[in-house]
Amino acid sequence: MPKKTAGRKKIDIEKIENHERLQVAFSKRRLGVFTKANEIGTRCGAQTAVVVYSPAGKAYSYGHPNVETVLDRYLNNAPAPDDDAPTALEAYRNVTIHELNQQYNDLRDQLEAEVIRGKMLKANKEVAAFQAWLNRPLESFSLRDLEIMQKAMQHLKSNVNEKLKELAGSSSSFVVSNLDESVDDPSIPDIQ
Amino acid sequence: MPKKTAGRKKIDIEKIENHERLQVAFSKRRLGVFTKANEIGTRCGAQTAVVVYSPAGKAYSYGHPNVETVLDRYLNNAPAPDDDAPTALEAYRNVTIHELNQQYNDLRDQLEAEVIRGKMLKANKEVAAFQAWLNRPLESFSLRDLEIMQKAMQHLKSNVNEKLKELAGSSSSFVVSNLDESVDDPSIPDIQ
DNA sequence: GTGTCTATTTATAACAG
DNA sequence: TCTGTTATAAATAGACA
Repeated sequence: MPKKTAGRKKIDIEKIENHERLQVAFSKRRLGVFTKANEIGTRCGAQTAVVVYSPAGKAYSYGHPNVETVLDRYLNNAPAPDDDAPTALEAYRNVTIHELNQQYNDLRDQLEAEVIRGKMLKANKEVAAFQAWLNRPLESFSLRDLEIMQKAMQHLKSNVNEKLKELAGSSSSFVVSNLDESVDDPSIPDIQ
Repeated sequence: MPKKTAGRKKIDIEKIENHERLQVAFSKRRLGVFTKANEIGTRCGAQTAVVVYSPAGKAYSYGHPNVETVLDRYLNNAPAPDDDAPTALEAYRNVTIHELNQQYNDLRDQLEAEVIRGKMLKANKEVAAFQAWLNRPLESFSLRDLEIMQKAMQHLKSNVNEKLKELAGSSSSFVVSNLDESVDDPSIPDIQ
């Protein structure tokens, strides 16, 4: 019996140039992705959101239980995907506004010391630049946000402390007392 | 020759109850979905964004070319294909990542210019540290992160300004030129 | 949590209508 | 453009490491 079709062929995952083929492949694979998203959703109880743009620019989306719920969750919390999210969030559950304020105050004091010593003289422009950049409205906080803030603050603090340590030779009184020796890696876990 | 394994079995797409099995299945299928998203991306030139939450609440995401770009496009431009408008995300409609990106780039350029001119002197280390932190690929920031950083630094700003104001009497050169007179309430919204 | 090994089920490239 | 067929490439359930 003669073969009716050539059947599936092995392909490399590279851009399809032929427009017709691409259209067909896109349509089928779009369903394929959505199917997979649905399966991991129902089978594993996972929330999923998938957004796909066709080359023509048309948007398709699928979500379990629905796109908006998942994206809202993602955008509001935005935990790093490959991070140890549950534990990381757990760790920051007790980070209060007061702790942040404390860190902030420490930082401010350090900056004050710098200013008093006239070391901020040339930095005014940069600070102004930051001010301009930062001078925008904001809404609310999430746990993750606090985490990031805290890390940023810690990094700032560590650098300032470093700076102060250098200066310690002339006047040790400037070194911050509660200096945290084991400052975290300032880098934030990458997304994806 | 005896069969080494039972091989794949047909399954119904329904919730896995056994925790261990679920964990394994989730891990595998997660990669499967991402692979499919990648394939339709490269092969069909389609932009894709996938967000998956594990049952434990851990977030994983994949995007082609990257998650933020696609989600931004989706949230800002495209209404949901089948569903009604994502009212829950209404708030994000007016914030584009491009805006933040622009600001980020402007800031970075300014800081770089300063460095090149040798104007970043000793006392400017804090700013440099922050610059380093900021001067990472934008993908590693979430939209939310940028917003938050901005808020965080507003507190810094206000206090630095305060400090500079105090010093203004003795030496006006310390006062930042574009000092914002109406500094925001520095209190941070409470968590929980 | 990941990696490996199979047997098997699924997904899909090339066609065809 | 969309849908269906078929031969074959890929994904993966289950068991184990």
